[in-house]
Amino acid sequence: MKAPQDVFAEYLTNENLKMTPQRRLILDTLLKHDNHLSSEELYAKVKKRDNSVGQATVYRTLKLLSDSGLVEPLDFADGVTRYEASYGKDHHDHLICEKCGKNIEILDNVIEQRQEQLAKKHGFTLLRHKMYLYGLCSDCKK
Amino acid sequence: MKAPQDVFAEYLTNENLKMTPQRRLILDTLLKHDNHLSSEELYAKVKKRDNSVGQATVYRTLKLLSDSGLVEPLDFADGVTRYEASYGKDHHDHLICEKCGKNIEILDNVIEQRQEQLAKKHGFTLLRHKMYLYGLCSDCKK
DNA sequence: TTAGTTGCAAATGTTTTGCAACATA
DNA sequence: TATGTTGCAAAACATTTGCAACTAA
Repeated sequence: MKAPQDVFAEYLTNENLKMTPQRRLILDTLLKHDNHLSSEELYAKVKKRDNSVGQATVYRTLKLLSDSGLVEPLDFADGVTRYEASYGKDHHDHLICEKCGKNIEILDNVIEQRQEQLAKKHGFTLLRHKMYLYGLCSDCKK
Repeated sequence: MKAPQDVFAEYLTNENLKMTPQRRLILDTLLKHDNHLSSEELYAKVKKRDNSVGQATVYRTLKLLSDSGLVEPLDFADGVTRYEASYGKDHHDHLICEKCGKNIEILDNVIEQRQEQLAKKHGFTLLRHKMYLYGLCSDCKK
C-alpha cells in the first residue's frame, strides 16, 4: 500500500497542483497526531514545527486532504470540524459518551449494508454517511 | 397527550423562566412550518407575524425548545443548524441529496436495533443517535 | 517562466452576548 | 416588585477569500 505522502503527491500532480513544504508539514503533523484534531488544534501543532505557517494554509490544506480522500472531516456538532486520517483505515462510526467524552470507533456491517439498501430504495446513490451514537459509558453509568 | 404549547409552558415554569408572547409566537410558527427550518428562516417567518421580534430572541428560544425536548436540532452539514418539531413524532433519520438538498425521512428498525446492540456491546447505555445518509437523488444523478 | 501557493488581513456567515428598557409571575 | 426577557448592536467564532509577494515545476 502506498504511503499517504505519496498518495497526496500523486493527487496534487493529477490536479495540477504543487507539493510544498507547508503541505508536507501539515500532512505529516496530522498523521502523527491523527486523532480528531480541529483545524485550530492542528494549526497550533504545525506552528510549533514551523512558526511561519499561516492558519489559512492549514484550512486550505485540510480541504485538499479531504478532497484527496486521505482525511475525513468529522462533525461532532460542537461547532468545530475535526479531521481524522482515514487513508488505509477501515471506515468506522463513533460511539460517544455524553458525560466523559470517551470516543469509541465502531463498525457494523449489517448497518452499513442497510444504509446502502435504504438509499437505493429511495433512488439515491449513497456517497457517504454520518452515524454518531451518544450514550453513557460503563464508567459514567455508575 | 399534552399540547406542545403546554409542554413548553411547564418546562419554563419548572426552570423558573417565563412565558412571553415572543416565545409563544416562535413555537407556534415553528409548529406551523415544522420542516427543517434554520434559525434565519424561522426568523423571517416570525417577523412576518410580528415585525418587532429580534433575531436573537429566535436563537434564544430555539435553544430553550431544544433543551425542553420539543425540538430537535438537525445538522445537514451545510453550515446552518436546522430545527424540527420532534415532540410526539416518531424518531427518524435523514437521507439528504448533496446536490439539490432534497431531504427524505427514513427509519429502519434493523439499524435501530443494531445500534442498541452495538452500544451495549461496548458497555454503553444508548441515549440517542444521529444518522445522516448523504448521496445523490434520482433526479440529480442524471 | 508560468501557474499555483503563501501569509496576512479583511471579509463572511452564523450564532452569542452585553446592556438598558421592559414585561411577566 | 424582583427577576427574567427583549431588541439592538457589537462581539465572538470558525472559516473563506483577495491580494501582492513568492516558489515549485
